[in-house]
Amino acid sequence: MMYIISMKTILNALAEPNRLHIVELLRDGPLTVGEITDKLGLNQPQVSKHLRVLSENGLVEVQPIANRRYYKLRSEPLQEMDRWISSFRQIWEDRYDRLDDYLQKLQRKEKNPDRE
Amino acid sequence: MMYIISMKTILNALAEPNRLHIVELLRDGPLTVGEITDKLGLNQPQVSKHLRVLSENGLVEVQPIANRRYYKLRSEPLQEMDRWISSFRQIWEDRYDRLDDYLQKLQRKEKNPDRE
DNA sequence: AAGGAATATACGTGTAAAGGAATATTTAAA
DNA sequence: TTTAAATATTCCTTTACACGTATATTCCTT
Repeated sequence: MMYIISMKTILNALAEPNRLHIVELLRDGPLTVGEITDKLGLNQPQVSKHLRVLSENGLVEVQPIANRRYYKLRSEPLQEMDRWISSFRQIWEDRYDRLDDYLQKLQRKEKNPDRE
Repeated sequence: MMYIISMKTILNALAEPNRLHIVELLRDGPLTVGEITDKLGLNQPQVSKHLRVLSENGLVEVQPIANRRYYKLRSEPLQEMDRWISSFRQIWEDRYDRLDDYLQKLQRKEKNPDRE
């Protein structure tokens, strides 16, 4: 099974609050549908449906054991998210604030074109 | 203006593909509504509406200069995303695969309870 | 083989939200 | 002070999707 792990699909899967919650639960290890259902306080069908979406988007994978199905996180989308967010890391460092200064100066100039 | 920068609100804002695109455009610096409109190929009202959502969820901030409004990224939500994804970093290292092995072994045991 | 867990699917309903088009608002420019 | 550019807002329509309930499926247990 091949997944398209773009930021778009990842975000689409995680945007639903219950699905985000599921992913956070799975951070501590695989869980069965029943266990997730208990922890979330939802109906079982909704949980299965959310897990389906997470599965289709490559966020989780299943491991059937007897009657149960253990869902566990897949690492690829998490790594993809990490790469994506890394590409913004410069923003909370220096470069960006200088652009801010630039705009401030531009604003002063436009209000007082004579000055400077 | 105070924002609630939870993962929930961030994901909600970013889940819409055009908004994701806008954020990626702003990675290279502030842009006006008109510039974003051109680059996205959308109608201006939709862009304004998406920017409103991004703004309300604390993803961007505005800086009016003359007629234009420069939108720029805010660093807080990006840092929050970074923190969140960091809490999963263990997953793409060792620990998790051992749990996987454990389940595999469990499965073999259940199918052949006699065998060791 | 029958009954019962655990899980998945189907169907109907309600709601949130995205897009289009028109219009309002703000600020600059003439 | 009127006009034009840039942006925001409103209203309407449509679509996507989350939920609930019921039912199907799968696999174990006896």
